[in-house]
Amino acid sequence: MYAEINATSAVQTEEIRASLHLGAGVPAKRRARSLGQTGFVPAGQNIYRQDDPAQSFFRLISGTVSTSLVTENGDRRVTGFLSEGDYFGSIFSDRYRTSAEAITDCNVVCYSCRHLSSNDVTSPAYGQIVLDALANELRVAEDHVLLLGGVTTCAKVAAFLLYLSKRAVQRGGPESPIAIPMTRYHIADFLGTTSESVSRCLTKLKQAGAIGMDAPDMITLIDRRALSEIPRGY
Amino acid sequence: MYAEINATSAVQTEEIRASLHLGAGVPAKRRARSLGQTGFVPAGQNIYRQDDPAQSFFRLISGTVSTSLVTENGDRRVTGFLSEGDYFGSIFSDRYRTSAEAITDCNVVCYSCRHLSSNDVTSPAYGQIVLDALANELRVAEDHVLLLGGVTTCAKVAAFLLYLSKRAVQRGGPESPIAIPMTRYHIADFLGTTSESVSRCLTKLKQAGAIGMDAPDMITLIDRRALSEIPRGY
DNA sequence: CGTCAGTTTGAGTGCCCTCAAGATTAGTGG
DNA sequence: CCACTAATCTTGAGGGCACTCAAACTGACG
Repeated sequence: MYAEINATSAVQTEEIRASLHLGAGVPAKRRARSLGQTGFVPAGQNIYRQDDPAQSFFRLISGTVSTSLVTENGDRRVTGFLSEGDYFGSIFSDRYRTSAEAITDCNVVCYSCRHLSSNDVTSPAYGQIVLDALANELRVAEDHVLLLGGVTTCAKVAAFLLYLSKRAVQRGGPESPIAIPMTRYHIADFLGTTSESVSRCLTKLKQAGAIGMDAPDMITLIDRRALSEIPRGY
Repeated sequence: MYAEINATSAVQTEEIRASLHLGAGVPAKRRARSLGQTGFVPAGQNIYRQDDPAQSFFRLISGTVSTSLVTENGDRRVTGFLSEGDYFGSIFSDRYRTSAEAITDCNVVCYSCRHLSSNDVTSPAYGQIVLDALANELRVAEDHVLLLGGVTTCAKVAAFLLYLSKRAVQRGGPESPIAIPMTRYHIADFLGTTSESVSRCLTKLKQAGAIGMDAPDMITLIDRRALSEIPRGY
């Protein structure tokens, strides 16, 4: 689906390399890349914060990252879960619109977004990365819209599980069982509900035989058809 | 009936070359017109339909367009309301993922997406349009996510009004009063609720003195602070 | 063994969806 | 000018789902 990370090392651009840096919170374990530098982020740490000046965008090599923002009312909204290969961070805006948190230990590639203000998309390699990143963010947002549009909470949760499964398959993994690295709170803030409701729906789906759940963070999809066709009054 | 705006005798390479002298300083609208052809769509007509082969993408010159899709369950979901300057249509996919309907009389610019391999990003003028279009779609989706994430229906409706006002200001219009060209059904399908609930919330906001509503399609924002800080049990 | 974060389950209430009917507006034709 | 129609908007009544508050349970960790 996406080019291998190492594939970008073919093109070298001194100017871009010179402007590279790693955001606050990324430790010193760095290796130079042609268009980006890698960094390690331990679980629970923020990669960048909402409203911080945006200087970089990132690509996830391994692990899971959540992006979220705090509304004026004070409640958190998770805007996306990112996994291997996904781009995140601010590409156009001069400030990060969300906060990015490492849910698990993560390895990331960091790109400078300094050139984007000058509309410089003439560098083939760099322009391709920008396009990929934009298209990636668009896909994340569209997926989110579809999940949020579900009528009942159980329909949202079921659609979320199918979504995670689909993403896992795209990464070359099995469609089931699926790992759930994020907490119920993350899921609730992502789907616009509460952690209790998420838990209740999972229990209901388990009792109905649609899913199996040996551990809270490991779910087996048993009846995919049932998950995609949850009626109104479930 | 639907009107595919096939003024698209395809954007020829000649045209692209001829427009290369247009620098980044040229207003986007001007650049856009140099690469596409204009068309008129009367209110109520479809511009394209979901799942149709995608041949064009569009930029709205005047009027309001809604994009929507029909889910497997059979209910409609409005994915966005577009106004002057907005891009819509499929840029990468080979089929339209949504349907586009003219809510009011519209004038649009039509671009061929035949040339949209990522290599064309190296053409400054055309590449800039593609980037603008992508960024535009991303912004539409992100705005939608924020609106859908609201907890109560009234909070969603209030946020929707603020959103319309913000969009109007961006187009150079007044922040209030705001025209509501779309129906309550459109709004409901956009916010994931029902037309009755939308109507009820508007009435409640009016009685609370937060908004004024002389006509159903013309709303005055009176207390913006109240609109952005609607408590849970409103 | 105690602490703590996360998860699950329970009880009660309120918001919102459903169904229904009335009100308003615009368009049409007598 | 008025009746008629159709579409949209508004308002009302009732019931179910989900949120809130609360407590018990689990597992990790020192």
